[in-house]
Amino acid sequence: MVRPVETFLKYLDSKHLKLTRERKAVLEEVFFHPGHLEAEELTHTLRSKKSRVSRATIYRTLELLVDSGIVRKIDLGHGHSHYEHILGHTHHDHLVCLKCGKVIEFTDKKIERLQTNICQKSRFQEISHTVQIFGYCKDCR
Amino acid sequence: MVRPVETFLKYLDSKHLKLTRERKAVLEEVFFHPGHLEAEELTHTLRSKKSRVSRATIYRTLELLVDSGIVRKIDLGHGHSHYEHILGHTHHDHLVCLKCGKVIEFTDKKIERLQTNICQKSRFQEISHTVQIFGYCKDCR
DNA sequence: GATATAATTGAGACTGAATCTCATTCTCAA
DNA sequence: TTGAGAATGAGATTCAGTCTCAATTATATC
Repeated sequence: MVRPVETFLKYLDSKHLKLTRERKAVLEEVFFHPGHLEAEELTHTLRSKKSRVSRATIYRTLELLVDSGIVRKIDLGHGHSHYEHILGHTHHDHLVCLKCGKVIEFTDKKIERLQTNICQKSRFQEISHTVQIFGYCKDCR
Repeated sequence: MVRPVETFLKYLDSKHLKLTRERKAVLEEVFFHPGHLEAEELTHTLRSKKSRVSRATIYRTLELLVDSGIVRKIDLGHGHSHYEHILGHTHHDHLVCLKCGKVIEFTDKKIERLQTNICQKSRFQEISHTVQIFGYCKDCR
């Protein structure tokens, strides 16, 4: 059982930061949103609900969530960032359809292992990686 | 022997476009620049040489170069695009140092093959892919 | 509960990359 | 040489994301 709020609280405490109404609203929205969301989308969703949170705070909170390992910032080739929650999810990468925009997740342990090998060869300390494959999904090809 | 100008000309012809002084200047600069360059950098380099080309034209030309397969647009996590010439180069991906910004290229046929498998499984038609590994290089770790 | 202090927020200004507009200039085929 | 379409450049515009700063809020302590 994963507890995003607890995880976030622990992170905030370690940095002497506070869990505010706004941060909690962002966290909940991100965590219960399936898939990949955009910051701008988030401002609208939250506004339509009871809790409006300013754009500045949304960006600031997303950064905290990324930092705390709850959320991952990804680039799907749209010229702006997307975010997905990763706490309790296994690592995956993406197939991105250039026509309909659909995003298919995949996991491949072998690729991960080969990447680790490559880093070792260059004495490179991996922090994160992204594998994006762009093309056309089975419905759009 | 690779002939970028010829390749570009062929592409332009096929689209009923013209090889102008400005387009040629951009192509040459990109092609003879080693590694990964930024659009803004390009405006400065070209200005300092004899041939000044407007920002608009530089962006427009880079798009044509990408389209014609001479150049690849890549995201090195800097919040803006980089470009590298790929004509006559074997495909590669990148290790990006988060501290010094160094970019190390690598090629791995096995990873490529595994990616092809993944696409087949989802009946996904691959057009391009990017693999970026972020971390610290041997001098910065 | 009151208070102090440091953290937090929001509005809106700002930045920087990239795109768009449109009047002017250029290219090239006829 | 000329005309039509293509191309260019200056500057306006867009858009994501960041910054500023005055006003507000959370939490620890009294």
